[in-house]
Amino acid sequence: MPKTAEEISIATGFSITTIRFVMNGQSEKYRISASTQKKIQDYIAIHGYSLNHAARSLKLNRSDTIGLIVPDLANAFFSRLMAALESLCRKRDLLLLTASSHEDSELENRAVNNFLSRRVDGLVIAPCQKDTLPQLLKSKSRTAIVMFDRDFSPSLFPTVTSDNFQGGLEMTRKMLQEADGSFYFLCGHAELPSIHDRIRGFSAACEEFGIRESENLLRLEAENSAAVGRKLMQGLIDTLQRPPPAFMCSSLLILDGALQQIKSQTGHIDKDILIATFDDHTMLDLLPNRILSIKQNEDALAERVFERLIQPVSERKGTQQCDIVPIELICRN
Amino acid sequence: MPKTAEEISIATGFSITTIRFVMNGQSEKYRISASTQKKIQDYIAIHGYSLNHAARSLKLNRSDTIGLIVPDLANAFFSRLMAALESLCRKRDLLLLTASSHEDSELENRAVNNFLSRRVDGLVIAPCQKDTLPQLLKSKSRTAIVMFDRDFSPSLFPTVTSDNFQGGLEMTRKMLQEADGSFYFLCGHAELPSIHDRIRGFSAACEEFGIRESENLLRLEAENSAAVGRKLMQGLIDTLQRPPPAFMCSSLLILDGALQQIKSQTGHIDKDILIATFDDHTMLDLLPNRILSIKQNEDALAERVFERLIQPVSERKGTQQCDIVPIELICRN
DNA sequence: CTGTTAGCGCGTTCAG
DNA sequence: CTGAACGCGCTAACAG
Repeated sequence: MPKTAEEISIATGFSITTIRFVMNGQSEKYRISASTQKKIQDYIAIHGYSLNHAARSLKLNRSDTIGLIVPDLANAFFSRLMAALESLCRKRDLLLLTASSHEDSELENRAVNNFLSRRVDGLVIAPCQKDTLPQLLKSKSRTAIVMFDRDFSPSLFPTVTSDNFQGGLEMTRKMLQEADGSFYFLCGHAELPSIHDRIRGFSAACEEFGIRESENLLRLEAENSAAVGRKLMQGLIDTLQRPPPAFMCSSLLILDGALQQIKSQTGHIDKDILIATFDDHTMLDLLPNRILSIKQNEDALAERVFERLIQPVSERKGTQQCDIVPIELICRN
Repeated sequence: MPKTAEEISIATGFSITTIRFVMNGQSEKYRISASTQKKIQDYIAIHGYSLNHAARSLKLNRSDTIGLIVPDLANAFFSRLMAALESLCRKRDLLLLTASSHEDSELENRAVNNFLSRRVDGLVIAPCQKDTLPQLLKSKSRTAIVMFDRDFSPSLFPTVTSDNFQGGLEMTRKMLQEADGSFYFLCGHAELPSIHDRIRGFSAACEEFGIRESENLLRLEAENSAAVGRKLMQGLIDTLQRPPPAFMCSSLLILDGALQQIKSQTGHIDKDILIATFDDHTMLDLLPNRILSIKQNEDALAERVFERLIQPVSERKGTQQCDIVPIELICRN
């Protein structure tokens, strides 16, 4: 397969310029005869041609790529978002570059530099830090930058997030309507803006119902993991001397750990326990319990992110810097 | 932030050549004095420098990227594999490019061409076709190519897959030991090599136990989806006039659909139903039922894939072309 | 229709 | 230490 226009030129006998005009669809403009057009196109159709994107990038100062940095590529929420974003990119002939920060500032910075070095046309980040990043991004590049999922203030960049506050509010209200007695909120990685907003919604709902949240709200600062979920539930069971009749979790990982803990300490999961969790998963269908969950709309998030990316520079400052995407409360059983 | 060596040259007063020698660690070789080295390095430390990767690529004919094409980026198996592969790439300063084929040959071909055009150093594909691809890849490029997950024969390229046969064999054996009466295998996308191998394992185990598989094995050619799972289970319930006491699924999606169907037709999922499925998910913890599952080792798969990628061309032909990675049978409750 | 020219930024070599 | 030069392959403008 020829890899340069010159090779085709030599093989077909036409000049490099003519080859280029035909390849770049400028045949009309330069009045290339139909017969030579056909000869050249036939040659390419048979032998193929692989344009060298690096050379094109260098010349045009444009890479036709979008960079995406998320904490964990294997996380279902992020991978769904990535898939949605990739589809949008493909429609515009952009390629998506991905990197995982593993919640590590150092890795995140390296990924940012790498992407900047590759002159991505846009950069999408679910940041794991609030400090280092802004410094780094002062490098006034042409690159459009959008943050998502986590709105570390002050937001120097356009940001797209789910309506975590509304999620917390609605789910907690529903919970309070349905729970017989007290209920509990198991919370991991509480310092995260997204989690913080969920907690705010929770608090607001508690206030509406005249409940003192301090008795119910449990937090754990450290991280978002099943281990944390187990630990939180263990503490709860120790206090109550039995599993809670109703509880909420800040994420699926926490829920997973919490349920594992109930199972391992009591041997089973009582089907009368009322469960609520942020993030949704089809596998929640499998549980017999009443389950409330908050589903984020990854497609809508990706669309908003993409709109911001391709938004002309001139419009950047005038409009709202933060997009809030609606969530959906799902009730099972 | 300076973006060219020339800018640094102008700012520091040293020649471009000197700047380059220092940046590329050839100070010793060309005996650059320690003081100028320090001045230049300090300047870069303060102001930064963003190397233009396109120019480098063009010059070195190397992109420092690996391309990954999978049917669905949002699928948990593929996203875990992607995450593992990304980690391996980062260790070698390679960037992972990703694309989703959505099980569409046309999209797959486009993605391949796109990656070839970007001169990826390696290309990893979970192919959705057996025909078009080999033709396309005859373009004898320098790019290392590895297939994974699906071994469409004849395998023209090194391939890495899980031991699906063994998985089918072990899980079916266990099932036959534990199932009281008959059991059923709900199977989607049966023409896929991976699924085919699972079925072969299933058949082999049936034979060991002297069971005529035709009575048990159910297939549906079309696709792998929850809808197919529902449909298959509906057919089964219609036949038996009740949910099966034991069944196996070819994937989590099929299982999800099957369980949804049981729930919608009978109102609940009997905890005495013995369930088996390919692919594992922590959420299976949540079910009270006895569950067998086959867990693929994404990390090991990624490592094997990566080894093949960086394997010197000279060794390509001599060694085994197909790596089979062990699976793990997991039993819950 | 064709040929020429310039330049994108980097890596490298060669002659000072 | 420095300056000059080349070439990677492509785009784009200009002169025939």
